[in-house]
Amino acid sequence: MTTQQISYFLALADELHYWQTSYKLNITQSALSRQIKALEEELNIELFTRSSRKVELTSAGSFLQKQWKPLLEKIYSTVDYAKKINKGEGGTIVINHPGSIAYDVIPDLLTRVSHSYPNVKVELVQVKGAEELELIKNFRGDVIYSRHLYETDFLESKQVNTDNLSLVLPEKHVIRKEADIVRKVLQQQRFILPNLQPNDSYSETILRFFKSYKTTPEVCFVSDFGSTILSLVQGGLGISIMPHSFSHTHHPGVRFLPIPFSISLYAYWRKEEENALVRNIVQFI
Amino acid sequence: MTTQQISYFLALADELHYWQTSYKLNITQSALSRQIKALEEELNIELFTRSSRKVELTSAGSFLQKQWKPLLEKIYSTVDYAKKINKGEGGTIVINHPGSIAYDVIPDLLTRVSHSYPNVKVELVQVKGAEELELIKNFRGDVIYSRHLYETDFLESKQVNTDNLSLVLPEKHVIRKEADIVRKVLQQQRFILPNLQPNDSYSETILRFFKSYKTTPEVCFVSDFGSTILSLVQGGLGISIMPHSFSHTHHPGVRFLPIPFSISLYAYWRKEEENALVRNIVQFI
DNA sequence: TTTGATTGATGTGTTTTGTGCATTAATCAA
DNA sequence: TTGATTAATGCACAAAACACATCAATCAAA
Repeated sequence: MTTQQISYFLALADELHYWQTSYKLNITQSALSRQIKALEEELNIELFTRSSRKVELTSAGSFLQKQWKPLLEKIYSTVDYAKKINKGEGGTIVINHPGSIAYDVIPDLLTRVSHSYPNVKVELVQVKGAEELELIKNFRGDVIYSRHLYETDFLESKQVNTDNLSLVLPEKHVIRKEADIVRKVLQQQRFILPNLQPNDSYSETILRFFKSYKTTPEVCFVSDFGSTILSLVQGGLGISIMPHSFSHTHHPGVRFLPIPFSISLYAYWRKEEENALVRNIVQFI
Repeated sequence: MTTQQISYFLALADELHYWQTSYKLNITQSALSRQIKALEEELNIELFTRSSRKVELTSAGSFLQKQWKPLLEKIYSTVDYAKKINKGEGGTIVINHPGSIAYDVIPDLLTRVSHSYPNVKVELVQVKGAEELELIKNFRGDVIYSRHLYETDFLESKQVNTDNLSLVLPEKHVIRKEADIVRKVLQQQRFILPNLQPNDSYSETILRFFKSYKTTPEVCFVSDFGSTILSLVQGGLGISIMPHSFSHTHHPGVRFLPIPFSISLYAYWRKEEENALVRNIVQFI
């Protein structure tokens, strides 16, 4: 059983067509046909039922398709990570973070990293929700900053900071101070907010704010990119809610008015990390 | 990359000795040496540092050893399970259960199973704690009876029953009725109990019983086998606490005195089970 | 220092396996 | 009935894997 055979199998299980699959895999139909047959014979399992016109997965084949797809991905990702370990300190580390900390926490960290490890390449990615956990589980990411509090047994974590939320307003907006924030005024506003998702602490905190005024926001634009939101607010297209730390960007024509809601930021990394570089960089968090 | 190469690698990573490893794998030292080298070249990772006298894992090699061991095991276990699915209804299903239900729940289930599926082979196993979950995750077990309440997203569950605990006493023991159970008497007793483990509901319930009398048991014998415990109690070597359903065994010379503590029994099986036989048998639970 | 034993690497020839090309047999649609 | 499509297969060749034998490096004992 080879990883090649497994990926051939997965490809055919997707396409259910020998010629088409073999074309995509850059091999001949004959080679594919034989490899599948070899796999079936080695495992002593019928994977496909095939007539000269139709290819279908057997139930055992369908089971293996579902099981092997993530397994093969995991094998490859461990290999990639082992390569990184093998190369040593000149390697790359992958940091996932919410856009909102791109202006303070991340530059801070990167400054320290590049000072101590000038040759290290840092890759920044922004995924969210369940995908962040997949990222660090599959060794595709090394450090994760998240607003969400995870309780797992394979990660170590540290609370990095707690940040106030602020209303983000155009310079000349009618809301001037906290006392101006009342139900009636909020209901007249149009909001530019990030994608609000269930089970996401950040989203939930924002919703708690509106709930405290017994209202729901009228959302006119949705964006997950801080700078986009700031520009839209500046253009008078609506108001927003963002972590107060965004005010450090000094975006012109925009005011930040703190509200009594705050969100925490956590950093996560793998327990018993094998990559010495990652272990060292975690020290800087 | 072949599964064979991976298992060669894992074997060598354990032994750190080419000749010894090749002997265990029933191949020549030359074949092993070349396969490892081929793997290293394909992945472009140094797995071992070797002189003509010493073999050692590199840090990348050590990482892959830890990662690949469970992955390879999972690949094999999925294959085994696919074979079962492939064979269909004449297959085997594996049921894990605590010994305490061997006298009522299990025979009940087996009667119904063998009536409807006379050709099905049922394998009964008894593991406990975290191993139960591994069993069903790796497709090495199909149905699990457990006293423990698991909250997972890949299992379905059903509460099967709730069973009273009983003090198990020799026929002529001084404790005759519930009112006789007092702190002073309990402290004089020697107990025969199963292995009490943290995070195990059954153990915790037993400990709650003693706590309610502000005492801790003096344990003289430890056994996880119900019939052993019963015989020891009968022999006057101590008293015990067991699920009341054990009284159905009608072990002579032993009395069961119910106490107001109960434990629930849950059955678990995989969500979206692929094996039709298992799906059918779950109906009987 | 010398010698012998041990260990991993490697050269060689043979066997096994994988692949492409061409062809065949089965099926479907016109 | 005919032509097109599709998976299987015979064949030849190339690549890979293997056992055997040998080599070079290392270590321990004499």
